[in-house]
Amino acid sequence: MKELAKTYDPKGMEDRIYADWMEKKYFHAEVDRSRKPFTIVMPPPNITGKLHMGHALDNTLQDILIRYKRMQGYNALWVPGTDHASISTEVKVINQLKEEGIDKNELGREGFLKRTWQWREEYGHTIVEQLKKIGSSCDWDRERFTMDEGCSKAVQEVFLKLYKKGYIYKGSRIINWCPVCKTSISDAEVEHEEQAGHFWHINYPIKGSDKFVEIATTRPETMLGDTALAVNPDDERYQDIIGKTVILPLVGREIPVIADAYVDKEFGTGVVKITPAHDPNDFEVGKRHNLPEINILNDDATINENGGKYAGMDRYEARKAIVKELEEQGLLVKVEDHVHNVGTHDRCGTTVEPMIKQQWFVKMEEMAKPAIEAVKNGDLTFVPERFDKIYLHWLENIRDWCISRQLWWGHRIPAYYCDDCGEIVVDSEMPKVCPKCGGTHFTQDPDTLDTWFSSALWPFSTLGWPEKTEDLDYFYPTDVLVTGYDIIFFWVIRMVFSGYEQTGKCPFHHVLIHGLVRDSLGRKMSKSLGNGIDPLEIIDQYGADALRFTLVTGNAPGNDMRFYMERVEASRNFANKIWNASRFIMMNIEKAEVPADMKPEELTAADKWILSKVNTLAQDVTVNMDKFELGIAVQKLYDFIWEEFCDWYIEMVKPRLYSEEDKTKAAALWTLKTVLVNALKLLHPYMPFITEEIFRNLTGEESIMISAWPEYKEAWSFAEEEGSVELIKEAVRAIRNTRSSMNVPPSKKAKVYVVSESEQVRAVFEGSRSFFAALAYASEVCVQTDKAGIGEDAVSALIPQAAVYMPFAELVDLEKELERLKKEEERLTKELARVNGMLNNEKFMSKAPQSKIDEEKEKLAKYTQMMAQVKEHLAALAK
RNA sequence: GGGAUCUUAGCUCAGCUGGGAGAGCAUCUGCCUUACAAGCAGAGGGUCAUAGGUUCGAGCCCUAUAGGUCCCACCA
Repeated sequence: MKELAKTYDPKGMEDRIYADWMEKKYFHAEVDRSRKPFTIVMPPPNITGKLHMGHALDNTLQDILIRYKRMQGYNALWVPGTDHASISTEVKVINQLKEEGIDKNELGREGFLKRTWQWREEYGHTIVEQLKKIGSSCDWDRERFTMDEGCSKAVQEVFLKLYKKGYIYKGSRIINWCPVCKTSISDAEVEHEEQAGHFWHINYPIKGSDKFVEIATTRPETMLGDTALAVNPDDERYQDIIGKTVILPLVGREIPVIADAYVDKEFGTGVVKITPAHDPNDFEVGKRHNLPEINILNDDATINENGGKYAGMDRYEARKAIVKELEEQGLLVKVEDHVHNVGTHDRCGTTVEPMIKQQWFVKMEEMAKPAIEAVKNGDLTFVPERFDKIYLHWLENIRDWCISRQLWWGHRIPAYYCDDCGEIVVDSEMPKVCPKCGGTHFTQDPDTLDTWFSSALWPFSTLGWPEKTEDLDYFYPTDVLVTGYDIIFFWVIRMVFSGYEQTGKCPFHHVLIHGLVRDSLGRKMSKSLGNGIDPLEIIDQYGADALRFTLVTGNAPGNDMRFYMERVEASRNFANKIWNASRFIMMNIEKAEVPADMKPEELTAADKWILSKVNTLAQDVTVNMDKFELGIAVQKLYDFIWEEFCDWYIEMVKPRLYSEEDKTKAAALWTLKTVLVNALKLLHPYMPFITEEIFRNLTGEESIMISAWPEYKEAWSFAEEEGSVELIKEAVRAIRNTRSSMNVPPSKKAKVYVVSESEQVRAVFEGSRSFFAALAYASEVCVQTDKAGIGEDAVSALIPQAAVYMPFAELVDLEKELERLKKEEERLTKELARVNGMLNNEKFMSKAPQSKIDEEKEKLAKYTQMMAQVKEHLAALAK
């Protein structure tokens, strides 16, 4: 056995241990039919990413689960990897090129892609290395990338299959367009934010009349694309204008007034300008009424040639110019302040412009069905459950998924157009001959797929799909998916329906959802606020164990948490506590022989007590972890290790260790070691490094991470000893309390009398005399049946089943003692009233479970006995 | 507009199937007791947002109200 360093210092130690784990291939898993698999796939971080607290939390949770299951004997596999993050990466590389004065188009598609692969080689592994720093025990031999060969093959396979099935189609639809990124984006990528804007009321002249129709709009520039006005068919105010023609101001186009139920009579003026090309609702209205669609915008959101003299202006410039001109023409009725929802691109914050474009879509209706069913029939569960509703609501209202992106970095759409006739051929490679016209020249669709298209396949593409691999057969479906609630729509849902569609199975059984890590003020950590805390700095300063512990403590699934230094310090202090306790134990073990095994009869009550405690702890922690209640489990570990083990048990055994002749010393050493080892194992998933370091030095065994998870043992259940030690603890607490209230310093020892008529109680105190004396600062402990030899001025300490006295007359403040006893009497009176109230309640007696009734009866006996003591003491004082 | 969630000690949060309110930090009082001052021993501090209801019993279940946060939604 090696000695531990004098102070806990995670620096160096953690890297050393991690390197050793890697070398020994502990994280690696292979198909092994003799064991049950347990699989997690890591949400692949973006190659553009730097480790932030969200990653740290997400990976800590996964690592806890995987280490736990591994110790339980499962063949645990955690598949890591990274995501190509099409748009983020493309923007990064474009910016890099910009610094060199190069435009992406100059480079051309191939040149750009070459450059991006280089970028990926250079920077794409940063995050992977950072994940190792927090102790992630994933199988790095299986690291994948969404654009590696296998994943790309899976993407192509899925595209072809869905196309053939008619689930992927190309169509001209109104989509969300980002004028800055110059690409279409899906509905999920649009963030709605409330913005203060205006409501412009504009008069449209009615043709052949001197009358006007007043409309209200928040985007006056879109009037350039108006092709109708609409009113509600039931609106009495406007019956006379339905079917009439109005002249579109500034443009002069004649457009009809139509009736459509979409129009809300109560809102605005009750008349809506219809711009089918730039508003999703208007698009629908336009379809219903066969209205022309006039696109007025270029891809960068400047006005195009359809905007006449406004062509070339930016959309907001045009808005100003149009409003000004309307005002000059007297057509602007009024301008109201108006708060409305504006769609923005979640990546760059640019206001999204709805536009009609040819894009590729995934038809969702059919594929959503099994995904909905999965949650309804319990094949898929969310932790916590409330996310069921969010998931179902999204799926039940799902719209077709726009998957084409006008980007270069990503999986290129495997669609080819015949140069001669334009026929679309979807195939794994460029076709030779056009099936329609026999043409031989083709051009591939320039678009790439939404990044999430490939990550949707992640749980099975990483295991070899579409090949029928052993891995896939054995490790799939995976067990748990751990992720934040912010990507349920983007990712979780898409994995579920993709899993069902491609593999016929739900890709995982449970989804453990966690919240956001916020700053100490509860704000989201963000680059712009500069309030992000770097996990690597925390690791450097306090260690990965402390960081991990902080991230799981005091948090329930799905809830956000606040991160602040005081909490990290508390975690580090806990690590330090374990370190020192272990050091103490090892120091003592060194000096003596520790038996390999112990018979129960060789153990003292204290030994049995702590053994029994760690035994139930193992049971409790296991139950909590199986329910994903990691925060609760870790709290129990903390309480047990710090309070029960360190503050009580270690203090209890000290007299035995320090005594030369104590015959139970070996038992104490054995118990110390056994309990510590079990506690370390239970804690290992949470704090892998410190537990490993201590475990190896303490036991000389190879590694804690491949040791067996502690299980509840009937042989370690000692109810009686638990009871007696708890009684002594109560006595110790009572004595300390009494001493403290009278300001007696610990150095002032006092004789302690324990008086009880119960032989059993006396035996308990006799049996634990050595540590009872030490913990109660007693110079001597006298256990007796009556008050013989105890002076009237002795101070009492109150416990059930016995009376405790300490004679230190010169220190006693009678007033204080009286006050203390009065307070105690008051408390007991209340307790007795409560217990009696329950026990005298017929309904309680008839309806409450017997165990509860018995419990209350016991309490009644206990309080009655204590009350008698108080009365006696008070009577004595009165003299 | 719909939905979710929160409101518990000065602060940040736990509280698992309803059965006498917990932790960390902060505060106060003693202690350098041979593992640990990153520590030890004690103490104070809560009408569990409000109002009803169900129940023998409610922080927990139900209803309503107030305030906060978040998500979804096409009101121009």
